[in-house]
Amino acid sequence: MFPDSSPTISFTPLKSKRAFEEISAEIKRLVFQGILKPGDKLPSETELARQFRVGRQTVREALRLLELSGIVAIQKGSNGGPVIKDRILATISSLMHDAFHMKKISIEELTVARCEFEKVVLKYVIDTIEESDIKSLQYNIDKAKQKLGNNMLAIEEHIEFHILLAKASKNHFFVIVMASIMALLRALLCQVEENLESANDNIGYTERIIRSRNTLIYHEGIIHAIIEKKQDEAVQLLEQHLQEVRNRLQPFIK
Amino acid sequence: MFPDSSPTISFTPLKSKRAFEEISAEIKRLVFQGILKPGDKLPSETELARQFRVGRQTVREALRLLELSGIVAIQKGSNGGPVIKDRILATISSLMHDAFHMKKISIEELTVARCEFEKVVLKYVIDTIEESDIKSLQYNIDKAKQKLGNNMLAIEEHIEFHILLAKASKNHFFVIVMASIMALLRALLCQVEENLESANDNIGYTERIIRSRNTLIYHEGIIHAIIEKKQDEAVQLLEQHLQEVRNRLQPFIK
DNA sequence: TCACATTTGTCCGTATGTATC
DNA sequence: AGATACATACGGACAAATGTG
Repeated sequence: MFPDSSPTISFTPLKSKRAFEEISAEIKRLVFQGILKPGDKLPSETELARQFRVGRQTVREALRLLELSGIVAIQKGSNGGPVIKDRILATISSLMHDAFHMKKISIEELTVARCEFEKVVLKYVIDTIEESDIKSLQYNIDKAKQKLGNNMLAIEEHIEFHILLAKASKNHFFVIVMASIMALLRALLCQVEENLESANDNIGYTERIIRSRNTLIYHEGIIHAIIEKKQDEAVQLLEQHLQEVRNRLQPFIK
Repeated sequence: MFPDSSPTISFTPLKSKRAFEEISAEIKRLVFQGILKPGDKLPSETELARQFRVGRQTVREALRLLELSGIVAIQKGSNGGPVIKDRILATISSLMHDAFHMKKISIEELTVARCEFEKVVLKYVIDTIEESDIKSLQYNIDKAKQKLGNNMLAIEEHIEFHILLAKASKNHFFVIVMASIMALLRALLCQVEENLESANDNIGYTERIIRSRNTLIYHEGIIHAIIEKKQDEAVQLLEQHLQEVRNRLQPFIK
């Protein structure tokens, strides 16, 4: 699995990089080249240390880098060890969350960017959407309906809806940015919910159910407009929908 | 996801947190709360290990996490050690770069997304730009001019121009996405340059100088249009400019 | 249920490289 | 140039977790 003799032409600088960085980069390279794929198991730490001719601590620090890059996941115990995984979108979202906490991003900035961004995505989706995308979106709606039928909030489904929309644009960059936005928004909404729960009684819950149903209606309308290729109508619904979300977050913009 | 008796509650794992993760989270918390600020020096590894009552390796792995999160930087030598630093935007761009490799984002997807995104940014910049932003942009132009006067390419300045533009929008989310796009683009351009250098003689260099000068003219035009609040003209120049970039990358779209 | 092997998590001691004074 | 302080790295050891027989 790990080539001992490297016929690579690229001469890596010797001193500037630390050992664990080189090991991390080497494994990344194998993943990017498709030699290692998600699901593949890497050798254990001791075995990696033996093959790379380094100590176990060095391997561990390399694994920390790969773990936080969303490229490998580590499981303990027998039959455990490092496994190639593609969690890179989740890690980007996590870093975005950090950036938000460092006051680099305000709620206002995020909602403005989201609105503009979703309008762009919608413009492309009208042309690029396929039958399979419509099925996914419809399934998402059904799941949300079922939850709301049982008086449960469908927040995860509402978030997923917008990511599915980005996927329908067939542009992976759009998907990455949308996933980041929605991850941030989810974190924000959770904070808002916590504030509400601690301050209000459970009358607020029925209020939230009503809003969740309202969101569902917007989502259904947007799908309908997309299917009928009515871009203006879709954009208008989207703007109304996002305006409501914005108003809901407004009190928390300090 | 799967019909389960339990509602969608994200169960945070209790014991699965490793010691170095808790240490990393604790230091992050101090940074987010403003108790630790960029520039502040953290105790040395041994001292941190003593205070947290853990081994040095545990501290080291915690520092790896914080380093890759763009929250601390580590300096070697005497008077070195971990320092609070805000490099979070750079690390997000770096992860986006990984995502580009993993998700196989095509050049076509990236350029399309970039064009749409820059138009949105431009729309806001017209209203939000301040005197200091214009000064920064003008300084960027001057630097590029000076380099081109010495028959040097001004690629870094050209890239910085667009990031400065995003900063002028006063929306940090725009800055993050723009920085990510430009980081990707820089990597692509370097690949293209390598291909050219290995295939062609240095006649290609004068060709690139000419293109670089051309880019500069576009950038100057865009600034001028922004100052005079002529949005349509600015957008038109931007579209022409990006179309040229796109044509240049066209041969490398597989 | 009970060992047992495997692998990660953690700690310690030691040595080396490196930057600053 | 030497001393100092720190990160970097190695190897050994044991504990904890996890799957298997």
